[in-house]
Amino acid sequence: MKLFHARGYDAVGVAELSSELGIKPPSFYAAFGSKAGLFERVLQRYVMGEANLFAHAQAEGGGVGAVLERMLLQAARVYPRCNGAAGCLVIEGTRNSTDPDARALTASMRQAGRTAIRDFVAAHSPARAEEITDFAMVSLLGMSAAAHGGADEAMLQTFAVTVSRALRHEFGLTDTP
Amino acid sequence: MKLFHARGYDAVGVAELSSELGIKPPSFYAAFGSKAGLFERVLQRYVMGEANLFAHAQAEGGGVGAVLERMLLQAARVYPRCNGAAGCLVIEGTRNSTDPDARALTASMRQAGRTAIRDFVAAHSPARAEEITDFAMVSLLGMSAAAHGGADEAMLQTFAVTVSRALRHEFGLTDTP
DNA sequence: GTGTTTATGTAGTTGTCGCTACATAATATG
DNA sequence: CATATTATGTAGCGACAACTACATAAACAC
Repeated sequence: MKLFHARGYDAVGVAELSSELGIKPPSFYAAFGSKAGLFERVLQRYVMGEANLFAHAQAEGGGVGAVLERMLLQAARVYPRCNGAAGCLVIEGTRNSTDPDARALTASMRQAGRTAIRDFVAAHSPARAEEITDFAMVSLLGMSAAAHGGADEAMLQTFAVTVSRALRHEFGLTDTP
Repeated sequence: MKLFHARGYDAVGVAELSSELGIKPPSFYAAFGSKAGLFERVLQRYVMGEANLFAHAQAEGGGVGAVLERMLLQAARVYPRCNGAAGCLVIEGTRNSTDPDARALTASMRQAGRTAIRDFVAAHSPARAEEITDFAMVSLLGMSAAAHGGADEAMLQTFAVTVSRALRHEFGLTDTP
């Protein structure tokens, strides 16, 4: 996970992955089937933890405004310091990758994340759910890219706070359900 | 430029570049020196055109609010339809690339772009110039990433308009110098 | 036309990629 | 202890990467 997160799917070879795991390539393939197979398991583990921003933010309850703000603030906390890497593994892991399987894996996870946010937003603000979701998603993409480029937590937090205020102001979001 | 823009620096080989130019690899190296040499020329050409968002926006005059809004709106126009590719070549071209030279090229161009924006902002709003610049840059990063993932102009425009309003509202920006 | 320079194509260099055939070592079963 | 099964390491597969030595072809001055 650390290697994929830091350098992306294509830039990490099976030889390096095997050596990091303390095994040899044949054992690697016996265990994971393929490089994409390990990547899939890595992604599943990744979204089980605190990196699943929306799930964590939603679990604490509140209205659309509060949940989305909590999601963005968590991104500001998590993105700059993930195992020496930075940004979201699902967003950055297969950028410019040549492997269609790996791309499809992350694409479907991004789609699932977006759908979860939109369904939650639509339950409270059905009229402008797509707009609100797009706004939050593009903001997250920007924060992930900025973190990948070396942005620190303070800067991302400022951005998250400002975006959250804009979300409330522009779309009339409330903090209570 | 089209190939680099669509798939990123690493994913495009010299054989493909040569074939697209109608020449063979030896002629390619005689003309450009290396793959990175062509990429550098491609980048220089890229920032000469409408892709240099801030330069274009600044040239039309106005205050910080008007210029930054024009920059974001131009991004919404340009990012989704660049030669079949999408997003900003300087931002997306070397994502997860393994070539240090190519990465350094785009990194220095991003740095130069950021400095240009910050100097302009600082001339009008010195107190919060860094904050304002960061906010605009992260928004641009998000729009580029979204466009790279298939977002259309309408969605990006909505985002740009909302971000521009937030910029004015949060930082008290004016449209006249 | 002759000789010289420049450009091009053929073919191949080295290196790394994901992946695997095969033989050996370790483990479990009778 | 002998046998059957699983796991591991050695070594190398074919494909492709950036890049180039070399011979041939084109363009030029005279």
